[in-house]
Amino acid sequence: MTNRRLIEQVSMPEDDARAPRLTRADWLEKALQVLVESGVDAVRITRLADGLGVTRGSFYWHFQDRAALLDAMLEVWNRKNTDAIQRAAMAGPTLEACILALFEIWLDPGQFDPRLDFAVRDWARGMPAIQDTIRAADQTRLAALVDMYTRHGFDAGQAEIRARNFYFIQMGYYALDVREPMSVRLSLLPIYYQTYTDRPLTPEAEAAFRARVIARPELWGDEVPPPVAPSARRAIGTSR
Amino acid sequence: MTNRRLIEQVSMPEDDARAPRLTRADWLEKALQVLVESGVDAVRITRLADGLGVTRGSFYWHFQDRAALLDAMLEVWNRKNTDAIQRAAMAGPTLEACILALFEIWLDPGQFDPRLDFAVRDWARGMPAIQDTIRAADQTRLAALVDMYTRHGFDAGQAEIRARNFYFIQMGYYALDVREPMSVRLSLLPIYYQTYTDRPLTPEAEAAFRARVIARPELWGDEVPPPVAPSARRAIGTSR
DNA sequence: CCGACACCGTACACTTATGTCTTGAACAAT
DNA sequence: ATTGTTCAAGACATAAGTGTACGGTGTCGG
Repeated sequence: MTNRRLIEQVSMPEDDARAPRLTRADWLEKALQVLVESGVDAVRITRLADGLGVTRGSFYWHFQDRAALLDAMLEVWNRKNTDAIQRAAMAGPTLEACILALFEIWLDPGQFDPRLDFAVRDWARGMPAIQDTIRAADQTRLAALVDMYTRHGFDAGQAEIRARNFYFIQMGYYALDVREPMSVRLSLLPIYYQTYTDRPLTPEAEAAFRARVIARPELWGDEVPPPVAPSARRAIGTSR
Repeated sequence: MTNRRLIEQVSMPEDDARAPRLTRADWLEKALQVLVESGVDAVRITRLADGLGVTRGSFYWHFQDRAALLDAMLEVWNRKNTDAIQRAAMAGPTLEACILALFEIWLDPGQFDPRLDFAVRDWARGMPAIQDTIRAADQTRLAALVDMYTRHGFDAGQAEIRARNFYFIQMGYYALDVREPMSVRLSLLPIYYQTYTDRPLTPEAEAAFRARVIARPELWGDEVPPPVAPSARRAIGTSR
């Protein structure tokens, strides 16, 4: 879990003693896992305790009550996904670099976790306070994308429309919980690049992106990453 | 609730005696309402009974158990939203007519209910059986859109891409739970039409669409629909 | 007018959850 | 050795939910 550091940060890292003894971060991590897999209503202290192999007595030492756990969970979400988009939208000097950086976080649950995002959105159903938090996050994300387009020469109206398209399509993709293999997603890349920018993706940039993704086998799940072509290997990093 | 007829259909309409006595459809309707507002886990027999002003004894006369209620709810969803998309995608002889018909159901929760759609998707979290049902529905919907594009002259590849864009953007829009007033949504219409078809929306068709929507005040919520311009009034129905 | 049916209330047994309090074990520091 | 800190177990009270069994009451057709 690459969330670990962030979770510990939110957990106010009281000395980390990796041991049979649990930390606040252990509970939080487990809670987020259950949130993503089964929704908020499955985040029950009893169930978490069973999953962690302890009794509920432990929980109430680390947290005031269930509400405190939920607050901490929301804070982890709030600092993870939105930050990732903001970072990617400013990832390089060219529009190409930014768009590809966004593509990359969207392939990488370690940076942008769609399941967490939608678990939180569902959680917000009927809870106006959380809805406001989410709306603010969406505004921040869209603003980062609009800014990206304007920085690279699009007028205000175009930037707004393109940012919305970009963000909505990606969220729609996640909403459907589409499960395409990485190879398919990579092959669709130039098409999406074209629709988002009205410009073709240069073969060099595409090859560099491919190489970067291929170099990270953890993104491929069960798939076997293809070998990197020598020409592409030379191109690695050219788009940063 | 315009769901009423469909709900009764699914409920096997044993004589409807609109009365203090409840029918199976009453329970189902209430359950769907709670589902949309608060998620599946809030669909508790006790709470429904309180909301309906009866005791749980009534429920167990109409339904075998909670699982039977949940099955019926899923069936209502399965027959409502997907059907609406299929109908709209074949709504007219021209691409313009079809696209506008889709726009119309997307403004009308009575035909396509996004809150129900997302409540069901949320419900499916961690339940593979329901996930399969949803995936099948998404395939059906996308196939209807692909078919629409191919019928009107797009080649297979283009139709596939455009259908995905169209559907993903709309689902992303719903996923964010954007709440824009109807007037804003209507003003964005030509832009979306352009992105979906690469053709401009003719002013006549736009005026006709506007007029159709203005003629249905129930779609406007708190807003006051603007008056219909005489020129537009003449154009009503020209795009069917 | 009288069953029969349709619908609902009530009571019971069971399960799963929350949160509090008290006790206890492991370990470090003194 | 003793003590304090940190974590976890166990027992308890309370709440909310499920499903079943059974009994009561309107409202029909015959």
